Amino acid sequence: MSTTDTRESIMSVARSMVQAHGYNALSFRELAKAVGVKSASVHYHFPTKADLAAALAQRYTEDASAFLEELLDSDQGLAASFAAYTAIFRAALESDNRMCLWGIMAAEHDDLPETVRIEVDKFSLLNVRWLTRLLAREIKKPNLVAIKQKALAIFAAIEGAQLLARGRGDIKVYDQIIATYRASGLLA
Amino acid sequence: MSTTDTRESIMSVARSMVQAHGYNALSFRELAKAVGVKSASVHYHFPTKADLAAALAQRYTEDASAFLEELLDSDQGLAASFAAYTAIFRAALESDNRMCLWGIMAAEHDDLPETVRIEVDKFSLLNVRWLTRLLAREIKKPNLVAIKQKALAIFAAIEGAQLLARGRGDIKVYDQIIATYRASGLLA
DNA sequence: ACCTGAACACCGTTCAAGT
DNA sequence: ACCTGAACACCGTTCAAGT
Repeated sequence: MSTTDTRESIMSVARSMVQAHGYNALSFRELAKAVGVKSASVHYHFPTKADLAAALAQRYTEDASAFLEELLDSDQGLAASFAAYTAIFRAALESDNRMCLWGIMAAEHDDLPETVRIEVDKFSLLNVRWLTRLLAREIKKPNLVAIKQKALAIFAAIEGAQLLARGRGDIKVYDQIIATYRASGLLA
Repeated sequence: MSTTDTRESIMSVARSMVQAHGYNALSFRELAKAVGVKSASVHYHFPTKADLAAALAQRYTEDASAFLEELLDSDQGLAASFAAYTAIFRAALESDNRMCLWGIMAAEHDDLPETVRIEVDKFSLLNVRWLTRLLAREIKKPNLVAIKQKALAIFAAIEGAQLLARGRGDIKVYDQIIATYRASGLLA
């Protein structure tokens, strides 16, 4: 197995573990066992747990950015765009009741090493910026302050929906909450 | 210092620590040091970390229940009741950027010992039930299914607002998001 | 270049021993 | 009844040693 493969295996398995259990609960020994190396080898590729987590968060934001950019380019209507957007967070729950990497690490926010916190924060900034662009596109004379606040509220509400649905272990709870947001006018 | 005092000290300090760092990050040794005993003494009062966390969650739900019951009895209007309700979650942020005990432990939900998870779940059930009663009171012929879904959405949205505001380390973010919920019709 | 065994100070937990 | 020191198997991390 080449270096790149091992490194990629570590990132892939670690990402899945963090989305299930968070940063604190991530164990280098368990991770190493799942990958098939010794924990000291993980340290060879990522000197500290902070280095690994920061790399995970950075990659996660990059992937999200690419996906969202394409979604905006496809130039669908607002309703279809919201549906595609909320489906991303639904997909995490479908994957063994996992969470968005941001959602689970946001709860640990004050414990995260600074390098990790910085990368995690970039994900929420990206999402709010993207939602702002999506909302602004629909309006002739957009009030950017009000739109940015709405974008912030939408992101917060969706993360909250994921948190609650995960706690209940029931993806229908997520769907119901999103539907209620739509009916109340938050997602519109 | 009597037994009760030590036990209460442990619970009080632990609650504060969990609201800041979550279940996984809670250390019996750190907790013991803050209380002024040895970690083995903490185990005398709470045999395992799960026992302590379950007791914390139970107490937290009891306290919330008493407060919410009084709020409902005071029979204020919907707007005032929502204001008082959202202020509870704001207060946690005011206290050194802490979180609602449910919010931070919900992120760790799948890692929690079962006895803890059961107590944590009771908190969300209590809140959704309370919000359902609040909403139903205002309507002559309430559609209970729709109202319960709205209650679920409100709780999720508020927890999400707290999560995001905490990440930003800015309580104004919480206020703005709540205001946006109100403007969109979710909190009404 | 990549991996590992052994050591370090931490952790929750247990238990015999103290008062 | 309440507390503690010492031990256990864990943890992230380091580092000299292997290929």
